[in-house]
Amino acid sequence: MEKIILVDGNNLLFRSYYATAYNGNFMKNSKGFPTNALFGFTNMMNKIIEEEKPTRILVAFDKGKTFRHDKYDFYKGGRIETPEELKVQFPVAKEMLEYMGIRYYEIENYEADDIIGTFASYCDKDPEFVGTIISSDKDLLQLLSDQVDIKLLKQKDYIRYNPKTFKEDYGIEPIRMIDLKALMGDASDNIPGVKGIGEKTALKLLVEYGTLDNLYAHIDEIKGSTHDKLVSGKNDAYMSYEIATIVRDVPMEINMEDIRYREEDTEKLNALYENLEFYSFLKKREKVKVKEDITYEVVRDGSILDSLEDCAIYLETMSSNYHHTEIFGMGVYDGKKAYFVPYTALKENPLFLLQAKKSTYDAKRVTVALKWHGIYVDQIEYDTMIASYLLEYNQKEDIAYLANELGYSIPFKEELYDKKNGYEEEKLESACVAKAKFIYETKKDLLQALEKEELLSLFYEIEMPLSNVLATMEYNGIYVNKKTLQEMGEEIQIKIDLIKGTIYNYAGEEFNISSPIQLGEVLFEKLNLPHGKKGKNGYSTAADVLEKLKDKHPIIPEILEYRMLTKLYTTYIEGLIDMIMEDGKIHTIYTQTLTRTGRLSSIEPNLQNIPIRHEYGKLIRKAFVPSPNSLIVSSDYSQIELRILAHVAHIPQLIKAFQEGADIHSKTASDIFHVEEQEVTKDMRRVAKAVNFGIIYGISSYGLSENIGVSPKEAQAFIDNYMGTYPGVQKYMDDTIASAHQNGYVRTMFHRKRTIPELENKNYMIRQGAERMALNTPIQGTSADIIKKAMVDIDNAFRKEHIQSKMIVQVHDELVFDCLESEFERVKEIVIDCMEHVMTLEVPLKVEVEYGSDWYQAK
DNA sequence: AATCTCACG
DNA sequence: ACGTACGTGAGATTA
Repeated sequence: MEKIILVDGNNLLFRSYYATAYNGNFMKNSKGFPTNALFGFTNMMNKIIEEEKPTRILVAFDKGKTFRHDKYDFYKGGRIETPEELKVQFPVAKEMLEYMGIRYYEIENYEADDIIGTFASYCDKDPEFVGTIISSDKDLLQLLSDQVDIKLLKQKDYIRYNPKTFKEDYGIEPIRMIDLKALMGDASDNIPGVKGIGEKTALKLLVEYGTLDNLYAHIDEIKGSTHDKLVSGKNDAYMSYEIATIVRDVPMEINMEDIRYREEDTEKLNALYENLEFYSFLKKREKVKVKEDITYEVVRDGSILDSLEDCAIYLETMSSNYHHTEIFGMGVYDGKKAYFVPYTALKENPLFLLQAKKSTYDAKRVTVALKWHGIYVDQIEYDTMIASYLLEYNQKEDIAYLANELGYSIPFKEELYDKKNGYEEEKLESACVAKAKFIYETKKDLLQALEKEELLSLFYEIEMPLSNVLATMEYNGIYVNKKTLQEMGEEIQIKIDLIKGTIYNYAGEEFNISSPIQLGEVLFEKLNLPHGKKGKNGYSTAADVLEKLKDKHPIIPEILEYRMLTKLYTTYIEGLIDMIMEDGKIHTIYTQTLTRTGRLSSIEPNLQNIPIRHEYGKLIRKAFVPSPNSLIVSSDYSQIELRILAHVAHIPQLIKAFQEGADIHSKTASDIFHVEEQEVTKDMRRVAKAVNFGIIYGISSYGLSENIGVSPKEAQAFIDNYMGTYPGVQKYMDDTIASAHQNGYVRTMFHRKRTIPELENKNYMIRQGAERMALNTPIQGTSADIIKKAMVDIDNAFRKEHIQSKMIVQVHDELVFDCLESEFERVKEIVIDCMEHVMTLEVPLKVEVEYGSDWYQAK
């Protein structure tokens, strides 16, 4: 038996186009030719070849009706032209297929679907062949047979359907997909269907009556509004049936022989990739890249650089964690001349380049890595990584991604470091220099782009100085008492062993409790507990599912306990102990250029998710201790996100409540339940709190209902009530969404920008998600801006007053200090003052300070 | 390498 | 009718 692959080419190109296109702002090569659809397409084709290893493969395209507008350009507001930027990518895709050794085909007056349908029927007729169709179009499911299956592409991955799995999911035969479409229609395919009939109803009818014909033959048996809809929609239904039916006998001049997978023409393919600037595909092909030869001087004595005034530097570190890394050396470029400074030369002149203004890529890495080696840098005034982050460039840790996107041919990490042979010194040196040159040469353009986007002050006044503040925080680190953790670990071990026994006992067998699959089998098959929704790989055993089963079987609470304890042990006992360095401290790394909202993240280890919500886990914090004669001081913003909401949406009641220092959740409860504040019950407050959170997240009734355990209907009533009480919130949300749709992005109060391409996604669910992002980002992002600025201000104030206490941790709305006892009063004043007066809003910003002999006491 | 689960704001 | 809260990181299991 031979496997053939049938690819829906139009479908692939369209979906990769719309996945990445927004605002006319998408991937192009340096000549301005759009390449975004081709990029996804190339990726997908490579993946298909790799995963399926086909011997025969065909990519089908539409023709005649190729750009039938009604088929693809269906938007909620009406239809738009197929974008020119997409059209021009089609011929290139075909050219690429040719070089890849893959046959493509199109024929007048037929769609890609029909060509695929015809080849599928070849498979059905010839036991020699089995086919796999690749598309995201559910319409093609009608072609399923014993010989033909489908990889139905989803947003991230795919589902594989064969007739059996299809029937399990839909309850009907694959061929009835046509009848289904005839009834329910398909907006994206412009199939009307019967008005008022959706998937649920359509499926129910088909399960009962089998086919469309039979359904109408028994139309009298159907009662109610469904009956009326079916009767008045009969014409539409049969017309839809026609449209939905895929042709299976297209008169084609190609056959199975013509679609054999041939060898690729690597040379031509590479030339094309070069042209498109798809360097990541190129590199996989061991092709020598055209390399710019850079001449540079190897510096043995750092003092020759003392005359430089303005230069770019690139530091090559050997490990990704820069708290313990070897340093290879530094590339330097000042616009005229390039240098390479090997580690030994850096080490001999620890004060080199002191007076020059410097540009970097990842300033924090440079500063901290060098500091561990006793080498000092400052005066870094511009950083490419931060600039490109604010400008939302696709960027990774490896500068090569950004460089290649901006038209610089710079080798990727994988090209420089070979797993087997290590690296070649010379190559690495010249790459360092090339990177420095790239930093230097793109500075002007990126700054200009920042200015155009009104991001310059965010860049210069917040992110750049913050990078330096974070560098110091990371380098300072926090003391963690290993013994405290070890003792707690032993206690947890004992508890775990005990609980394990209990669980095995209830289960009647020993199994791996940490394996969701095995646990699912025990709970839902052996013990027959009511199973919730099943995911792709069986039943969910997540805590919220188990929580609902708590009273059904005594094994459940034990499993929850087990989960909690093993989490504590593996992540927070073992995990943290491993991260304690020789100085007795933990040194995290704050990722400054990762989150889409502007928050920081913390890695290796993550100090932003140390337990606090459960009393037992919170004990971990006892291990986090201050220096001698010092205290742990923690200051956190109270309700900062709700305050921001009250400000930006101008909600008089909320502003007043915050000014009066009220308990905001109780106030909300009193407002939405229409009772006096003294009469607010615990439960009312709990609901109000959930609603408040929901508002910040971009509320949906379903989400709220899941959270507080009521029906979506009741949740909707709470929301309606809330919006009625604070009409300004509704208006704010409407306005934000409208402007997000219009611009394609949202901004924070400090102008930080987040583009949300999903706002234009054809999938309703994804669009809804995008709108929630649009609602949440200005709030979460402004809060991030505020604390970042506060950190910079505190750092300046500490410097000015020669405070020795140190800022050591940031947890989104909280700052933690290692504070000398003698400085406590002053530190407290400075911190509160800086944090509360970062900016003036219509509501006061409130900060609460706590302190103690460890992080547990300070909370 | 992807998925599930769970820790935090 | 759809299938959901926003933003993260890490460890264990499984494919």
